[in-house]
Amino acid sequence: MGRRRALEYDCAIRDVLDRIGDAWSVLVIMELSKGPCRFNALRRVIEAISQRMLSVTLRNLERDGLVSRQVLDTSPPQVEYSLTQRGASLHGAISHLAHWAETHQPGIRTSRAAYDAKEPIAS
Amino acid sequence: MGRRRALEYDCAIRDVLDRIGDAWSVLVIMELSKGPCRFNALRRVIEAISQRMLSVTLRNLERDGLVSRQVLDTSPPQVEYSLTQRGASLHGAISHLAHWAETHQPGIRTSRAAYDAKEPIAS
DNA sequence: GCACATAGTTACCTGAAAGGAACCGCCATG
DNA sequence: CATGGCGGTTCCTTTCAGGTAACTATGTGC
Repeated sequence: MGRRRALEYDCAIRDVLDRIGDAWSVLVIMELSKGPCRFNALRRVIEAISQRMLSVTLRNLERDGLVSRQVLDTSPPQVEYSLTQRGASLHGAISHLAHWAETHQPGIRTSRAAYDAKEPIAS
Repeated sequence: MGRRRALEYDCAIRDVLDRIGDAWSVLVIMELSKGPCRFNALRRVIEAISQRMLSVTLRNLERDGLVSRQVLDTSPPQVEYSLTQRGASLHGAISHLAHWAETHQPGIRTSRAAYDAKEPIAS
């Protein structure tokens, strides 16, 4: 996200795009919107995510008050992540965008194909 | 955007986040939502953008059918960019998110400050 | 007492994207 | 005839998000 700091405009939407524009945050939010989940449980459902990136992503989301981290005093101690109210409301906003994406994806794919057809990948 | 190809999930929302999650697309869409604009006019209002990135951004948006590029037959020929209907509808969806961002930004900043205070930057 | 799970952290590496600057042809005005 | 605007492209360099892998510490079960 560092490259965005180069931009000197300070717009609220960039703040949120810097958070959810990355590869994993949306996935994690989507998953947690279904209910609380533990670290390794998340890893298993998201599959492709590395341990490090799940850790980093969760910490960033926690920092922004979008997810909360709760250590259960089971033995061995488990850690449960869940969306905060703010996180849930962000999930709502994302869903809105997701809906747009789904309805327009076919058209976008068509546009891309048409565009790429006009400009063949010159060798 | 290439790094996202590593992810094997193919979700509509990623498609749109790959487009608008970057540094400039949202800015350009925002600006064009006010009305058509020429290349160098865009450069001047966005200021921080480099010629190259404006070029790349516009081409990507055009590829997805979000903006249209129209060469005016003035002399010298000028090029006018404008939002397509699809682009305008994306602008609507983005505004929704922007609204969320604005209402929650203060809270997020507070959360960040609190979080960072707890974990001082260990030297 | 060895292996495995839970929940991470740390160090190192790489590929792709962003930045910078120069260059292009075209036109027009001084 | 050269300087500047227009609308880009090309090349080079740097940055950094994300991947891999190893390591941590605690606890449980075979």
